[in-house]
Amino acid sequence: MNSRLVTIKLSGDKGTPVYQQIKDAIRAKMQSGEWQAGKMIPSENQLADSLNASRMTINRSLRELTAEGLLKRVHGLGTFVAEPPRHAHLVKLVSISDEIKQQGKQHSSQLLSVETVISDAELSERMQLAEKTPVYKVVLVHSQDSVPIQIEIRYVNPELVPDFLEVDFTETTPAEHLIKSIRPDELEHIVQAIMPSTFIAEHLDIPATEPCLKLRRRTFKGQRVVTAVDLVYPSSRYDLGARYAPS
Amino acid sequence: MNSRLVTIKLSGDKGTPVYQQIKDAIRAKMQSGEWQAGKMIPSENQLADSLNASRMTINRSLRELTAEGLLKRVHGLGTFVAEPPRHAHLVKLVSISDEIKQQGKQHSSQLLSVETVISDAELSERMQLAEKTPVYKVVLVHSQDSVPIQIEIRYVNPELVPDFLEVDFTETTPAEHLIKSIRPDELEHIVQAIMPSTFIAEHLDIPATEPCLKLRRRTFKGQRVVTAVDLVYPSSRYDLGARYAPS
DNA sequence: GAACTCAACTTGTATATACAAGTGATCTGA
DNA sequence: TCAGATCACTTGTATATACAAGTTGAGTTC
Repeated sequence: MNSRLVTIKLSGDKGTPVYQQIKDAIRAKMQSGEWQAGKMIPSENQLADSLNASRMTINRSLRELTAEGLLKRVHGLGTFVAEPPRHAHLVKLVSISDEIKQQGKQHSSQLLSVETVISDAELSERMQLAEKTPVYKVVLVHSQDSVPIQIEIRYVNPELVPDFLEVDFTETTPAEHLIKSIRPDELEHIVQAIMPSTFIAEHLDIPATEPCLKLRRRTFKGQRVVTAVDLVYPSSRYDLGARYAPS
Repeated sequence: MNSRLVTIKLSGDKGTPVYQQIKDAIRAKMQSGEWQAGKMIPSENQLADSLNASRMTINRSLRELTAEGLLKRVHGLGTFVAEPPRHAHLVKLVSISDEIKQQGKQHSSQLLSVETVISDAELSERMQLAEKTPVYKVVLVHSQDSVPIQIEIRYVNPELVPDFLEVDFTETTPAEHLIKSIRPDELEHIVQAIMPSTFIAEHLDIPATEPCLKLRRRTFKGQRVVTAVDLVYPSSRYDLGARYAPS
């Protein structure tokens, strides 16, 4: 009788559904590292017993987490923590911190610089601004469980986001702030394969011989460019991906 | 008494779950244009009655279709057909020959190999097939005005496309044939930056030091993989891009 | 007419129950 | 020893039932 109790605690939050609390609790287990990839988690019946929920409710939680790619279920065998599939959504407008947290990992970012630059010809073209006008620029490194995973080089239109430099980027990421404050209505991106510059290789902690993905993105409000950003990923650590129905 | 019967027909296919048949039937309604975007669809109770299924089963179908973005539900009001998201390019299922011709260039392709391979563990996983089953494989080089621009390494599910090897690939590309013969309803892709293998570098006529984009794509019909393909582009000659409205 | 109540719908969640079917270990018999 | 049956587990699906909660429109009252 090895029926050690399952040590899961629900938030008990009135107002959030039970199946959601269960999902959150399981995500937390994975995030904390207590449930590593490959581990078999308690069965539906065990969870139902120890959480005082019906098996159908447990089933819904596990089924949804499986659809989200966090769990893997084998008929007749059990439920296991999935290998994290390391890809980012190409299509959705999500901030990298959300994406990392979704996978049960820890996100952190380091602000490398904040400044106002005067646009040259190329940047003016890209931002659709007159030449030699001021543009805000920030550079950050994003890490997943302390491993650098993305460099963000972002330019922001000061006319549309005048308060941008006052944001505390230790609290929120630039992308989060921009999505929240300006609701962009159009999005453009281009993907390229590049060799990293020494600056990038250094901050991503990769050899200069390792290819990187560069996601060059612009978001628009009306016809005007809100922000233009280069997101550089080391290919060994992250892919970009998407799944959807074709038109 | 405006209780016109709901004219939905299930496949009745023993072996596929009822909730899945219902999802397929609803997708078909939308695909045929009978249920346009914005239309309110029958309520759970109406569907349950006319399909002889329990409301919980209907609920599961509708909930999953909502998660997939095909439906929109409003508490207390009803269920509606969602607006189709418009995305482009990276997102659309277009064959490279169309894309090249679109730009007013000349497309040509060279067939490097056609064969039947026996799936190993990795390929089986990717194709969602049992291990050590036969899979069709073709390799081509696509050129734009005689400059090689893409290598296509494609695997095809023989169960779903048994006639694949009989197609004349000097006439049509594999992608064209697959889009036309099987109308896939789901698409997944992952973008990576890679260094080319010597095989790839040779056929793309690039130095082995030039990074490439690898677009790894799978298309689905129902829940089954129709085809899995790697498309490798030399970064100096081609970018991938898209522009659309965020959700 | 305006405000309020209420009934009739909708979706959202939670439960108990049932059976099918896959997996792996153990037992059984030749 | 080996092959097969059986059992104890697992997930997968389907159902009936129940109540909560949001929305709308019809009816009532002032």
